[in-house]
Amino acid sequence: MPELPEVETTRRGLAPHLEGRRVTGVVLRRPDLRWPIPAEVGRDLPGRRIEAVRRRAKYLLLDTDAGDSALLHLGMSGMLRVLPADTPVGTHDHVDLALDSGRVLRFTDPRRFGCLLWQPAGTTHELLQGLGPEPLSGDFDGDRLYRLSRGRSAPVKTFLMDQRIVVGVGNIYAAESLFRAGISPLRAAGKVSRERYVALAGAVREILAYAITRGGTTLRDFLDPDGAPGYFEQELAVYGRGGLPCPACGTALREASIGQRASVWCPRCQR
DNA sequence: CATCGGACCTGTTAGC
DNA sequence: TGCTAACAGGTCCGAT
Repeated sequence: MPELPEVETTRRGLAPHLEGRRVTGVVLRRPDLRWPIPAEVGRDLPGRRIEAVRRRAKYLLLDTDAGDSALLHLGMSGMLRVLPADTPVGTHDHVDLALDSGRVLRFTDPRRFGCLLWQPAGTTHELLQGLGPEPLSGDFDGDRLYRLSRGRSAPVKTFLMDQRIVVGVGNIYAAESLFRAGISPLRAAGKVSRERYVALAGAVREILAYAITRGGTTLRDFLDPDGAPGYFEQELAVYGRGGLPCPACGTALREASIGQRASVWCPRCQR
């Protein structure tokens, strides 16, 4: 489900419900997510006040008044919603954080590829180290892509989805960005010119920023914390449209697996 | 180091 | 209609 726009949509939906609220209790129904939920979540979080809800890459951080943070990743199927405390619990509702507002923050994740971890005060969690720049920040540009790609033989799509290069770009937005920039996803990263990487960086930035304004992409089940779907799906140019006509030139869109991920592109517009 | 394949887990959909 | 296989928005890990 979640790439940067969906995680950012989640963050924006959560913030007004969480910031300034105190956690009054934690219910762990299934601690065996991608990694076990550490004891601190159940032991230390109750009583803390949440000061900020932040996003780094596809991770969310709930910063507390003690300086520590709960660190969340939604994996492929994770969802966070703020619900009335008496909302019936479903099969995949793994964690509740009860709030002093009387509501609960509920973490739901059928596939359990997501995680809920703990970042002690004054530390940066290991998973957050080594990440590339935020694509919507000034640290990300075509020159960086050009420099880091020299000598690389992997497909440019795989390169773009590497979170050490730039964060937040997953399978949907990689496909859309490459289409907008006119670059074939199969091209070796090391053989894309500086000029074309400048176009790609611009495309990534524009598409992610726009997708956020649409509330992200809902393919099957993404909902923001208030239960609303995203509307960017209606504007996808290539993702999920293999065999259909290219929106720019009408050529049938090609579909193939690249780096184990389904990929779609226009063989005429993208070289 | 870079790259590739496999693994994690469940639900939905395509195909026979 | 029913069963089975393939596939899904992510990313870590080990082998090469």
